[in-house]
Amino acid sequence: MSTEPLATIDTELDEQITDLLRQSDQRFTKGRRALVEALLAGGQPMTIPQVLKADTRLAQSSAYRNLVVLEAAGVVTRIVTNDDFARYELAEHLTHHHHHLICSSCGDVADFALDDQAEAGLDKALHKIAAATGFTVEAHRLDLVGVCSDCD
Amino acid sequence: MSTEPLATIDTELDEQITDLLRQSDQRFTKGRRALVEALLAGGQPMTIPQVLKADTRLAQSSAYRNLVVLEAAGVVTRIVTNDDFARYELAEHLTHHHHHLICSSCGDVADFALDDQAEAGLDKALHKIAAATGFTVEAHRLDLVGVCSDCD
DNA sequence: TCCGGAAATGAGAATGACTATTGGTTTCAG
DNA sequence: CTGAAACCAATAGTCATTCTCATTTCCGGA
Repeated sequence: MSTEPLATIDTELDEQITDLLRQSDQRFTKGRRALVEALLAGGQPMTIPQVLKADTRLAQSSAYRNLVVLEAAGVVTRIVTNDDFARYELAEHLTHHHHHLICSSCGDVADFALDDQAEAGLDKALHKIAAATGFTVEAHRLDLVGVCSDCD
Repeated sequence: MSTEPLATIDTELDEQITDLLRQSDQRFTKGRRALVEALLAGGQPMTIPQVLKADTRLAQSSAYRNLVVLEAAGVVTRIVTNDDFARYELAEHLTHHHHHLICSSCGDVADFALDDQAEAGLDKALHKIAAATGFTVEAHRLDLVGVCSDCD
């Protein structure tokens, strides 16, 4: 576990992640750092095979286990689509609030953001729903399902 | 495959489903009808174990197979959450446009609808995104993730 | 009504993403 | 330096889902 990182984790991000992990009594180890670097370099939600291919130094078993740890600590988010693999990306509070474009043909996932006004309007409507249902809202998820330009 | 149905499929719905299936060269058989009845009676997205429990006459393998057929025909929708089972519900165009409340604790899924104004605003914003990305949009999906009142 | 082929069914086996276990190594506090 | 805790890699399960195939049901034509 050495040589070139795929992407650089700046000091602030490093501290945030270290802190999140510490709150779960976990360390920010090299293997976990390599996972975060791969996700950072990918720039979009990645399947585990993609992550392993991006950084061949990673062992499958450790990747699975460490992604579970990272998810529990709130560092990464697991995304389930209809295709066979789960995908992971950095958690929103380490990046920014966004949504997903999911290709129904190839399963690929890309990010997009709503403009502030639309996002605010959506938030307001959702709070109304939450209040009416006794549901404690943690997050909202908005996906656009369709066909990406590659598959068209 | 006989005795009491769990719910009644009215004539109009029956014709719509028969038609959708015919477009995929499939028949609306008893087993498939029983599945639709179970989903109708459930009134919310159901896992396959739930469906099998609701109607013990159904064989597991046939349930899986037929739900795939029904989904391909556009009769039901498959919903994937983070819990272990996929869930199915009647397709929107056989019921009405709605969204999902997903409990992050027990995995249960309930339906909700946005008021017309909020839905329209959302639609407009999404069309803008679609136009900007070359993505052909088929549908949008909005989920509220949180803790349901049972798990609280 | 009876037949024949095509499609659907059901029981069980196979698949494959994911998880747990094992056994050995590294890290870190004291 | 030492020992416990955490790590890693390999491998053997686990379990929802899918496949197989022998049997049954459906449906149009004679």
